[in-house]
Amino acid sequence: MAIGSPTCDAQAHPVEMPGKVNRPYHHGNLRDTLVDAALAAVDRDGKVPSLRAVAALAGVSHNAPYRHFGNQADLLGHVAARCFTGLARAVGEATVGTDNPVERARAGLAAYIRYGLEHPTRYQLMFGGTSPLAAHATARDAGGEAFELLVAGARRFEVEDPYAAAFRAFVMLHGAVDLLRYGYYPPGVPEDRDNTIAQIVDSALGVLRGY
Amino acid sequence: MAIGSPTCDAQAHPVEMPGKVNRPYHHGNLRDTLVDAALAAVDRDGKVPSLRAVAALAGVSHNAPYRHFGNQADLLGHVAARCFTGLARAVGEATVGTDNPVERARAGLAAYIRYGLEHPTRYQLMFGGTSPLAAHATARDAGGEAFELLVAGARRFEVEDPYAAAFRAFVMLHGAVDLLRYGYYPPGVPEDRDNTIAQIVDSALGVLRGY
DNA sequence: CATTCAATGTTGACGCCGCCCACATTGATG
DNA sequence: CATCAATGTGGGCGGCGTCAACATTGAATG
Repeated sequence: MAIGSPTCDAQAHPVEMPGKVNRPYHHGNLRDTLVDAALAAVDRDGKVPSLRAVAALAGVSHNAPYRHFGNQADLLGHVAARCFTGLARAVGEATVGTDNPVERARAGLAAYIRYGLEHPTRYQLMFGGTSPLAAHATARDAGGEAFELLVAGARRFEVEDPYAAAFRAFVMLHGAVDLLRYGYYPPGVPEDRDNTIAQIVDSALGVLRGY
Repeated sequence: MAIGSPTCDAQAHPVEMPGKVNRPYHHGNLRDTLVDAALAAVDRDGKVPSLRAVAALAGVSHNAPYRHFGNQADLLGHVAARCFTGLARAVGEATVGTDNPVERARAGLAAYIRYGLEHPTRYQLMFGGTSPLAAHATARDAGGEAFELLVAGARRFEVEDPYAAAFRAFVMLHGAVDLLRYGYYPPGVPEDRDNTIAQIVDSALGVLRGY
């Protein structure tokens, strides 16, 4: 089931039946519907959606979102929070299946980069432009949970400061996603994406283990 | 000398003298003036300027820039190119004074992060949002020159593939700037900026030397 | 059951934006 | 001097985020 799938009776209402009670004035669950619509727009159009576009996609007027969110950044922050949760899940799922700390870490690090490259617009929402992580509480909480997975990985290597080591690995992962999703590759080298990613994962693993 | 300092006779034209030939219809050097104005706006306002704001700052109508640049991204790409040149100069200047490869590299890596944090909006222009590096030829060339400094550093350590090693170090530096400029710091650790940067420089140095 | 009211949705407007068009002005070129 | 391409101007279009005023509703209250 796609994340953007409506959990409310979205298609029960918009139908127009002359003489009947079609499309009640009140939506019922507009808040969640707007976040769903925004995330769907992100994935479909590959760019950060405008507030008006999200409202139109949800079938409401361009001002309805202001009854549920303070402004555009607020709405997008909630979308970003969902993306962080999705990222954490992807990383978590990649690390099951083995108890070998090195293999676990490698799988998790690679999953992070993969998620970022498979969902570049989501990633931009999480870290780009207005930077919800720094400003939006909900997004920050969700991002913190994802970060804890890295810290847990660092702990298995008994490094001196797991938080610092995890942060440096995070720095490497973020830099990789942010550059690769725009198509930057080492010049003078064929654009061997998988090989480049594998090397970066190795470097990040070294950083996570404390060099 | 700051990059944004006008090299043209910017202040000779806009002055108004009643009865005299004040403000000729044709500007004379509007192209450079617009780039100057845009960079000045970037540094002054801390955000990517609108095309109309740049035009107003240069004292021309909101449509004049279209005679010299295809669109807003084109103008900003030329601004980004200047920023890349400034970055390369900052890194280059930091690496003079010693022949010790390790110290040279450390100084250059630290200078990169420092430039990014001291000019966060310039950095956003270089790598954020529309990503001029990927789309704009002038910016790409200037960015390539900066990257070559990293490759030269990698060569001093006789690594197997200097380009790949330089790229991985670049990934680390970029991630550091992009996260730190928004105020992300390892949780559970006091926000010791200098220490965090020093650790990241150490990690990047290790990556540059081939782990 | 009738009233009231806060929650929620709508319409309209303002100012800013990027960009396109038609027109005005200029300096160089024949 | 006539011409013309280059360059700057004003006006306009559609879209944007946001605010203000009004409309509709369901639920609480008497």
